[in-house]
Amino acid sequence: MLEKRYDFNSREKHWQDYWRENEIYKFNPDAKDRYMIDTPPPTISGIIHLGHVFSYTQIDVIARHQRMLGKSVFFPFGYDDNGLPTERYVQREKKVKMAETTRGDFINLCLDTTKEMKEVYENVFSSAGHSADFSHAYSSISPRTQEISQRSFIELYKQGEIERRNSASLWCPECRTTIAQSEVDTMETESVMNYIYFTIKESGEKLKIATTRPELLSACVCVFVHPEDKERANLVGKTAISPLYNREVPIIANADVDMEKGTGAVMCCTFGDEADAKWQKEFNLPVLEAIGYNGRMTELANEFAGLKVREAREAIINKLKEEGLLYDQQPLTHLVATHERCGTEIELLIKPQWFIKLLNHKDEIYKAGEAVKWYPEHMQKRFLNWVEGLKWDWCISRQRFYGIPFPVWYCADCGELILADVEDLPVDPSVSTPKHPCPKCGGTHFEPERDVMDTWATSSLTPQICTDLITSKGLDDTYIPMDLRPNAHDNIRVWDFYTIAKSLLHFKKLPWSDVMISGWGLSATGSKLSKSKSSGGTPTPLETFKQYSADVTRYWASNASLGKDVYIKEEEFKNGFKLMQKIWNASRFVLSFLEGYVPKIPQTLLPMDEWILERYRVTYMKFMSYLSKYEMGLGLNELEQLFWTFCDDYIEIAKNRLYKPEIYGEEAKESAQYASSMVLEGILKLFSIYMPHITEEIYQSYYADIEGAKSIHISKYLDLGEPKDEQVLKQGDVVCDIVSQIRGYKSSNGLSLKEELSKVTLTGYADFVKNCAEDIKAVCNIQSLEFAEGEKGVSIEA
RNA sequence: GGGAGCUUAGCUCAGUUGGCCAGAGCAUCUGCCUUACAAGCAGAGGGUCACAGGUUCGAGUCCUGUAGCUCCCACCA
Repeated sequence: MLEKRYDFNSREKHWQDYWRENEIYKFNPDAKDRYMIDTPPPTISGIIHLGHVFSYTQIDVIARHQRMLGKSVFFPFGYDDNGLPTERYVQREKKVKMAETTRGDFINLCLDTTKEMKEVYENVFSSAGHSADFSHAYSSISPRTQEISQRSFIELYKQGEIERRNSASLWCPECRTTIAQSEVDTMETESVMNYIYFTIKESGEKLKIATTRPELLSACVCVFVHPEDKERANLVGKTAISPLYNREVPIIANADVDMEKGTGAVMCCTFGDEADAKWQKEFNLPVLEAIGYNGRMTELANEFAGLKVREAREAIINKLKEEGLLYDQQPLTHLVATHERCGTEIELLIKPQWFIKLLNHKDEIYKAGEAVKWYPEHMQKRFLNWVEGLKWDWCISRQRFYGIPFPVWYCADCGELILADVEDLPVDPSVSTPKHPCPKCGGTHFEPERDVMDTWATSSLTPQICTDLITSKGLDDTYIPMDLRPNAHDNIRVWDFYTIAKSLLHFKKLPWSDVMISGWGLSATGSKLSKSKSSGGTPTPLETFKQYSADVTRYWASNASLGKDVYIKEEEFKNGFKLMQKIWNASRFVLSFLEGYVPKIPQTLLPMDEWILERYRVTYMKFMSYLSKYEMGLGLNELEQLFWTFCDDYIEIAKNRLYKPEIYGEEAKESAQYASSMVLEGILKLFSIYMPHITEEIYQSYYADIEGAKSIHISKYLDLGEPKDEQVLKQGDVVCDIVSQIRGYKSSNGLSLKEELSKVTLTGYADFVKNCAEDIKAVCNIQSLEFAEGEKGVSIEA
C-alpha cells in the first residue's frame, strides 16, 4: 500500500542508492543487443548549472528508453579537463601561475582538481537520477587518454595524414597560440577604408590602391590586377613601388581580383587575410613578417616596430597623410575574425605547425556526413555546409603549456624528427628523451617538441576513449560505430566534425550511426547559463531537486522538441509537479483494488476496458515512433494525454465496478482490475524514462513482485501489440462524450456531479454504447437510462 | 551574399504521407468539498493557421513569391 503522501526528497535518495548498490545500470559488453552512447564530457571549468542537467537528462532519457527496449546500454561518463577553460579555472581556484610551474606538476594539479569536481558533478548527475556509469569515467588529460591521443598522432603521422609545415595559420596574439578554423568567431568592427598611392616604377604614374590594413604595407609583396581589366591590364609585368617603404613589387595578373572592389587593384601582403595566404602560395611570393607572435610590429615596419597592430595602423595613416600618399578615407563596418575564447582579433602568421590533412578528405567527410543519421534531420545541412566551406587543414599544434604533448623530439645535431615508441606512451618529450640515438646522424642530443596538441585532437577520439573503458584496447574499433553521439548544435562543426574525420582516418568507419542534436536549457530571460559566472537568480540543480524533485526537473528538461532551446520557467516545473502528484494519487487508487490480484485475461472484457487497452496500444505505437526519432518531448505529450484520459475518463468509470462488485458483479470487477492494472503498468513504464524515481516507488509496491524484476528500469515496456479495432476506440470516445455532455448539464445547472438524475434518454447510438449502459448510469448517477432510435442526441431529465 | 529553421488561441507549443466542424497545456471565465487527488474535479469562451498567389474535388499541410524573427557560413583589396 502506498503512503498518502510521496516524500520525494527521501525517496529519490533511497532509490538512487538502491540502483547503485544493485548495479541496475551495469553494462554487459557481451550482450547481444547493445546500445552504445558516446557521452559528451562536461568541461571542468566551474559550477554546474541547470543547463547541464537539461542536456544530460535528455541523453539519460534515451539511455533509459533503449534499456526498456531490452538492450544493454553502454552509457559511460567523462570529464573534459584538457584545455583552456580548465587551465583558467585551475589557475584561478588554486592560485597557481602556469608559467611558474612545470607541465607535469600542472597536469597533476588539474587531475586533482578534476577529482574534486568529479564528486561535485557526479553528485548532481546522480541526484538527477541519471543512469550513466559513473564508476567508469574518463578524464581527457589522464595518462591513459594521453596514450590514446599520442598513439593516434603517431599512427596518422605514419599514414602520412599528419605533417609539420611552415605555413600561415590563424594566430591569437592574446593567447599566443595558433587556433583552428572552428575556434574563430566574428565580430562587427568599425574600420576605415584607406585609399593610397603606389607608384609605377616604369612610368612614374600613380596607382590607386584601397586597404583597411595599411600597417601591413611593409609586408606588401605584390600588386594584383584582373587580366581583363581594361584600365589596368597594361600594368601587368611592370613594377609598383610601395609608399613609405619604397619596396619594389611586381604587378601580376590574377583572375581572383574583383574589379568592383576597392580600386580594382589589390596589394598582397603576408598576411592580411586568407586571400593573401592563398595567393602567396599560388604565385610563390616571398613571405615578409610584419607582425610578431606578440601581436606587435616587427623590425620590418621600421619606425613603427614595437607598436601594436592598431597603434601602427593609426600611426601609418598619419604618416601617409603627411606625405600626401593618402587621398581618401571611408568609414565602414565589417566583420573581423576573432578568437572565440578571448575576442582578440586574429592574425595570420607563419610558423611551423602540425596539420592533419583534411582538405584532401573533404569528399569522404562529406559522404560520412550524409551517411550519419542526424536528429533532427535538418542539422545534417549544417554539417555538410561546414564541410563545403572548409578551407584549412586542421592545425593541431598549440603554443600552450598545458595539454597533451606531441610524442616528438628533434635531433639537436641534424634536426631529424624522432617519434616516441608506441610502447612508451604516454611520453612528455620535455622530461624524457628518445631511447636510441638519432637514426640519421647518431646524435644523442634532442630538442623536445614544445607545442601541445589542440584539445579537439583528443576529444575527437571519445569513441575510442569511451570504449577503452570496457575493452582496455585503446585505439580500437571493436565497438565502432557506436550508436549515438548526443550534443548541442554548437558542436556540429567542432566535435562532431573532428570525430567523424578521425574515425575515417583511422578506421574508415563512421564513429556512430546517429547524432542527436539538443538545444540549450536557458535562463528565464533566455540568456545562456554560464559555467563560470553565477547564474543570476537561476536556482542551482540541487536547490531545484529539493524544491521540485529530480523527477520534475527531468520533466522540464525532457519536455522539449529536439534541437530547441528551452527556458527555465516556473510554470513548467509546477506542471511537472502536478503530474507527479497525479501519478502518485492515481496509482495509489488503482493499486488499492489490486491487493492479492494477479493479472490474467478475464473471461469477459467489458467494452470500456477494451477501449482503454486499445487507447494504450495506440499511444504506445506513437510513443515508440517519436522516441525512435529521439523526440522525447513529443512522446511525453502523447503519454500525458493517455494518462489524463486514463484518470479522468477511465478510472471514473471503472471505479464503480471496482468498489461495488455486489452491484455490478465479480466479472465486471475482474475486467476492470485487468484493464486498470495493465494500463497503469504500461503507463508507469513509459513514464519511467522521464521520472525514474516515483515510477520505481510505485512499481516496487506491486508489479516488481509479479514480474520478479529488481527494478522497473530493467523491466521491459509493456507491449500489447498493434491496435486491433478502430471501432472500439471510436465508440469508447463516444461514450466519453456522452458522459461529458451529462457532466456539462450538471455543471451549467450548478449541480454537484454526484447529483442523481432521474432519467436520461440516448437516441441513435450503436450497440457498443448500449453495452456500456451500466457504466454510464453509474458514472453519471442516473436512475433510469433509456435508449431510442432516431437522430443522435442526449436528453436529460433532472 | 550562401544555407538552415521559425511565424497556428493571450502565452508555450503539437499537427507524420494533403481529408470529418484546427488540437494540448498554461492563463481567463463559470460551476462543484464527488468515498485517489482542492497543488483537485467538471464545464465554457477564445484562432482569416504571418501575408499574397498557385496546384487540387479538398491546403495549416504541396509549389511560387513577400515580410518579420533566430541560427550557421562567407564577407577585411
